[in-house]
Amino acid sequence: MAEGEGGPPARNGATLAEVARRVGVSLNTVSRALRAPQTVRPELRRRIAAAVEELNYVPNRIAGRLAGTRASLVGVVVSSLFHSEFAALVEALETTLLARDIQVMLGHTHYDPARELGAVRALLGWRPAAMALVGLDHHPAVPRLLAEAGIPVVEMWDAGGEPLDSAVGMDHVAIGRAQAEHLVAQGYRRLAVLGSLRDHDARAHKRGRGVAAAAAEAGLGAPARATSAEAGDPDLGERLLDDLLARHPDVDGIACNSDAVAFGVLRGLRSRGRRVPEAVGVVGFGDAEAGTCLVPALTSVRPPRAAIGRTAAEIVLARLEGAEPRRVTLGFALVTRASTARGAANLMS
Amino acid sequence: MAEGEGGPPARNGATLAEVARRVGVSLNTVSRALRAPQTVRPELRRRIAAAVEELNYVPNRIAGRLAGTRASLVGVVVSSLFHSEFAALVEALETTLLARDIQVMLGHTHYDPARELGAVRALLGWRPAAMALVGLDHHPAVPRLLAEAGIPVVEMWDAGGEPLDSAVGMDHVAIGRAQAEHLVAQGYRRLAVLGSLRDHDARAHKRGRGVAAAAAEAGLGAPARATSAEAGDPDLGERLLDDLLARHPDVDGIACNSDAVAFGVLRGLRSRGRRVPEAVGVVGFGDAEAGTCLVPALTSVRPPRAAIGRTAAEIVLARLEGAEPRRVTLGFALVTRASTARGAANLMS
DNA sequence: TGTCACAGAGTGAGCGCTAACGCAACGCTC
DNA sequence: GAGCGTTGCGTTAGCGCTCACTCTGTGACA
Repeated sequence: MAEGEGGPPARNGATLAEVARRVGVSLNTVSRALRAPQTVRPELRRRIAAAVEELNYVPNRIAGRLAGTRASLVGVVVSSLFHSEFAALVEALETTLLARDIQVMLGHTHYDPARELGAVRALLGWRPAAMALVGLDHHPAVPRLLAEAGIPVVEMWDAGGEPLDSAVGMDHVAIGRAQAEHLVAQGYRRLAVLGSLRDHDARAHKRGRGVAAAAAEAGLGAPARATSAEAGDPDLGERLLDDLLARHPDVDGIACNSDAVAFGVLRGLRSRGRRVPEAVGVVGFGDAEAGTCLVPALTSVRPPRAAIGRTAAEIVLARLEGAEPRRVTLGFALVTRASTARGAANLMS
Repeated sequence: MAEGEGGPPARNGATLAEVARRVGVSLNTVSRALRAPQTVRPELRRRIAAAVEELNYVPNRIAGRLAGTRASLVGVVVSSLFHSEFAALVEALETTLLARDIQVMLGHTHYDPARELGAVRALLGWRPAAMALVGLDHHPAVPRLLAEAGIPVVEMWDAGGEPLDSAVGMDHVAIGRAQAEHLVAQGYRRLAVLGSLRDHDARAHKRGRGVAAAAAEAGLGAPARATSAEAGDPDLGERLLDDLLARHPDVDGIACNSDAVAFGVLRGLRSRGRRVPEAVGVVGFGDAEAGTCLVPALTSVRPPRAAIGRTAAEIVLARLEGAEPRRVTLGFALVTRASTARGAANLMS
């Protein structure tokens, strides 16, 4: 298959010119037949389609993009797909855009501003028609680069701040409030906020502020905190719980930054003999499906992942057609389950 | 920002020509300074770098790819990122390739052969230097399209079959055997295979065959089965368990196709009063981190997700440099936990 | 029959870059 | 100091397509 030493083995496929020659029309007629079929006589159109089929012609989008002005590519930057926080979002975004024949090109920040800059720069090299990023907080050089590119930008997941252009996401302060208010309503009084703060995660900070605000309004003391810059997984959750209990042994309501961390908290509380929900209530964020299988099942906040991805795609499409920037705040659901059901411990969602 | 009705708002950034004009050299000297710095005098190189910086020049990879023959793009097709089965794989693949300045372009099949064909076609339109796909089983038109493109192809996840070109993955029959042998070693005798078979998942079939083979070798009857074409999640797991117990009430060892399904099985067994691991043993596939937080913790098979992604990237790079196709089988780990620890129910991993 | 509109097809000029080639200026050998 | 390779840069010809424009033929209408 390799046709030379170190050379690219690819023999490029058929070109528009070859299709045109076969049909006996000009190159441009074939191009039109593919892009705007109604401008070509039906009979000719059929012959062109047959030749395309026969030659296995796949239009070269690289050449198309270089020559044309039409949108065909959107860059998407997420922190990571690993903890599936954004996988559903990306999938919805990609599906919606692909239906309009726009490809998504993905970049990861790996929770590192320097790598975010690298990802943005790499994506801009492909001259995307628009960019979609997770979060409102970026490497300082990113806004300038995006402005320079002069393309629509949609920031996703967080709707609580000033976007560069458009944004779609949730009110993370409201999420924190909802977590805390639910804990308070269930009779928990000594609240704590616990979780991973990778990415200097501004969203997590906002949720923490929401918890604090709700606690203050309920006449409670400031929530205790246990955070870490490590990745949010169950083991971290258990370590943070240790840390928390060492400093605040009487904590009874724990709001977690993520379900992965909450899972570890539940495991830790169990192995330490603290009963959930009787002695301690735990609420997560993310509504991972495994949460329904824990004992007790985890109360959590369900973010509208797919809706955020879909809406981001719609904003991109609208912006490309000249619409004004938009800011969309989507709602979330607090799914109550046994981990906060004090006095009704056998309640299942 | 939008400069016309329906027009593309993007004002393209600086070009090589503008940088060249500013420095007072030819266009191609700038190109060389960026691609092969050692061929340009250091002082000139510095002046060019300064101009690049000043103008915020980002090389146009579209034009570069059209003009040059160098690899710069690899297409990757996965079933879905949603259940994070492949998210870690994609992330590792992308990271390894990006380090060599090769972008990854992603396509989803959504467990639908027709959409796989669509994704492959869409990606080939971008003239990738190589393609990486999940699985060995494709839409019938896909192999022809890929052959026509004449580029290296790496099939991932499954190493048990004839790849189109190269492959890296696991031996899924061996995984099934390992699941079954472990169950048998723990004293379970009436085995069952349970899970989702979306995508007509050939890998899951192979694991099922492995379970059956190991059962036969241990002198046991053929495993009972409960499968569905729905998405594999805990609710499906619970429904399949119902189905299974209705037909085979005495099943005592369940090998699941995925951890998500296994989670539901554990939940279902609990609500039906079947004790795990005393009465029934359960083993999953995937080793989702939440498995350690269940009661009992789930025994599972840990696939080398990141290693598969990395290796796929390395094969791609080697193939692009003229190396021969490769077939790599990576190992897996059976992580034993309480859900199969008969007689040692309080064993934690 | 003239002419005007319009659908349908062709022409030509690039998009921004890479790569093969060309050519001057330099240092080296004999 | 003629011959020769080397270094360093410029020139030129595309890559495969899109888009603005031009041209040709058809039919409606006066």
